[in-house]
Amino acid sequence: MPINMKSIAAQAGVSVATVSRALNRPEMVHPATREKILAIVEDLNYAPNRFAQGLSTGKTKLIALVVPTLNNSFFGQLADGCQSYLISEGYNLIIYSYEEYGHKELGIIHDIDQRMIEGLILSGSGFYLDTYQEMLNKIKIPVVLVENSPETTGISSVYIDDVAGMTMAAQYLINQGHKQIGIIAGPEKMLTTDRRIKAVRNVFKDYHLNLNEKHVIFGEYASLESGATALQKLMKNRKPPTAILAFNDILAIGALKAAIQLGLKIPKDLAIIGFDDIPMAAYYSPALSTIHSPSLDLGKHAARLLLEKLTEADAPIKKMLLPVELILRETT
Amino acid sequence: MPINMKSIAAQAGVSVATVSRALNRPEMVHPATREKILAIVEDLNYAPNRFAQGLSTGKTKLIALVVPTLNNSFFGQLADGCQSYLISEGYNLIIYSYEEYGHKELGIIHDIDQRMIEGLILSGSGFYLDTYQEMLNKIKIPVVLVENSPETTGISSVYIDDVAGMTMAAQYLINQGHKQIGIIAGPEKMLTTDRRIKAVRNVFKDYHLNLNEKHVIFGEYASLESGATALQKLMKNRKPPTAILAFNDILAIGALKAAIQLGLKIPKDLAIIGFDDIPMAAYYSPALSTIHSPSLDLGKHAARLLLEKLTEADAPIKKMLLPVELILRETT
DNA sequence: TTGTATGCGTTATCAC
DNA sequence: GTGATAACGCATACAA
Repeated sequence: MPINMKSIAAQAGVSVATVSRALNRPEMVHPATREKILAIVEDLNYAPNRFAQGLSTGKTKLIALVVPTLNNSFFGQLADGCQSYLISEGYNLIIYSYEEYGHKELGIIHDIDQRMIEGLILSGSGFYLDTYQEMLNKIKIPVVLVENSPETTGISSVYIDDVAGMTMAAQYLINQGHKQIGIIAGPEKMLTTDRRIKAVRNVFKDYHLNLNEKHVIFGEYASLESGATALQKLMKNRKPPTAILAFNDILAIGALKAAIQLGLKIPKDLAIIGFDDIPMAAYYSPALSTIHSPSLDLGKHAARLLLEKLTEADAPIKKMLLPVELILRETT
Repeated sequence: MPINMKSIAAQAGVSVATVSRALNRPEMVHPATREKILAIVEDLNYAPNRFAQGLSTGKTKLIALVVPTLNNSFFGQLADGCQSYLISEGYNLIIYSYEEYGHKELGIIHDIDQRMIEGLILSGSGFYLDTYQEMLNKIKIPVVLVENSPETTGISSVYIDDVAGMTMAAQYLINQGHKQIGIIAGPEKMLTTDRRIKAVRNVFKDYHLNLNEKHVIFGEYASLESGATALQKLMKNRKPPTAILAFNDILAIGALKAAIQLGLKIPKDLAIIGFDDIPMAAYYSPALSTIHSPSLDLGKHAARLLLEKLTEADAPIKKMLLPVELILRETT
């Protein structure tokens, strides 16, 4: 016998409607019958079928998180953060890692419709500048952006203050006397890459310094190897950099490894600063100086903002800027 | 106007049943009408509502993956592997990381019922020996175990040959002349921990060596710090180990860092072998010797086995043992 | 080949 | 307070 409302109702000697009310609007049903129903529910460990609920109410309590890959602690933590908040609120999370999805971001939108997903957390700045707005336009459900384009109007977003972070890092290196600073950035057309590189350029301008364009290499955020090859390329310059600003810790560690292999003394010959402060950063040897960004919190706040928009009709658009710290360890 | 079967049917001048058939059993509908319907479907970019489909057919095309945490590349890759296979087959994945779920494994089961999840991939050996079987008993849907208890009967499982891996690693160290070998294991009651430690004991027995019980420390798989503290504890022994066998790369890297901080020369003073071969292992400095386990494949195979059980009525129970390699880098 | 009718498990709108 | 009943969007057995 299936364990559904009908069977509960039968056992309690009431109608399904009453069972439904006992669960959703307890105050509308007589205490005595309510107790009786809830006892049976408890006893049979019954829980309403979410699909039927979804069909009936239009609310599925499903949230999607879009990340580039889970093979990076930063996004892993972000996902864990979203998860823990959403679960506590009775929601479930579907994670799309679009690198495994074959970069078919639009396929994800299709899925969202089919699954009646209620809200979307877009992370990873993996959406490129030119297709980005087009994609957002096709989405009809509430969206929260994480670490993405805060300039986008009409959309709540949570992001870390990477402009402040990059600024601090660049200023620090310059104040340490570095004149040739290599930049290992993410992919060229990505939003965060764009924003961070502008921050660096501004610092250079403030200090009346020139950013050597040959010192800017675009890599892949998820690839240690791309950090390593970037460093090798940088060191081949006629005037090789004496310090590296990497746009995330993966790139930084890749570069660090390559630098060590080249026999460079860290930080004497070459200083390196990363970004994110993944757990491994503190445990690398030498420990990586980096910008700490609170990825777990990032996830929790993103989830919270999204649920606010879902449940409060007139929830305002919010832009949350999470503070960042420059952590100086052994590579500076 | 909602875009559903009814509206498609109206536009095509047919009944909803015909639309449904055109989508699911194309051969049953007249080519002409089929073309007409599919054209409209294409045009409106229509896709059937999965909830309604689920309610009607009982098939939701939802699979759940249970991991301890995503804050570990091993599980991140595993998840990505599952994801990519499932997506290609039209399924979606819900990931439960139970450390964020407050270790309420049974709560997950509840969810599985509510969401009508069709199949379950259990990973991470996070389920402890004593509650494990009890949990499995409560699950009524097909389950595939990943890196878990292959002894469990009646359940397909994919696991890496960690017994072979640990054996190779232990033999290698002994053959190198190490007599005092420290073990940094996972939590004591976990299944993989148990299995791996037995493998090590067997090697010691084969070589007529004694495993000093003071040289066995139980740590946390997800914690770099626990690897570091384990090492510190080990080195305080009257006869400190000259080699370390760590049960995953996180623990190994934590230990490595602590060893370097103690001023030990690697591998002269202390050799270290990890397990998993996460991307960072090759990029650590010194590069970590470890057992390579194909985590992405692990995910794909797990997903494949699960779908086999879901779609083929008499799919046999399979136990897949993925081969493992000992990769000797700079810490041995 | 196509249409009608029923059911899937809920919620919500009515009456009672 | 409670019980029928329609509706949600789709699949399918049965009729035509």
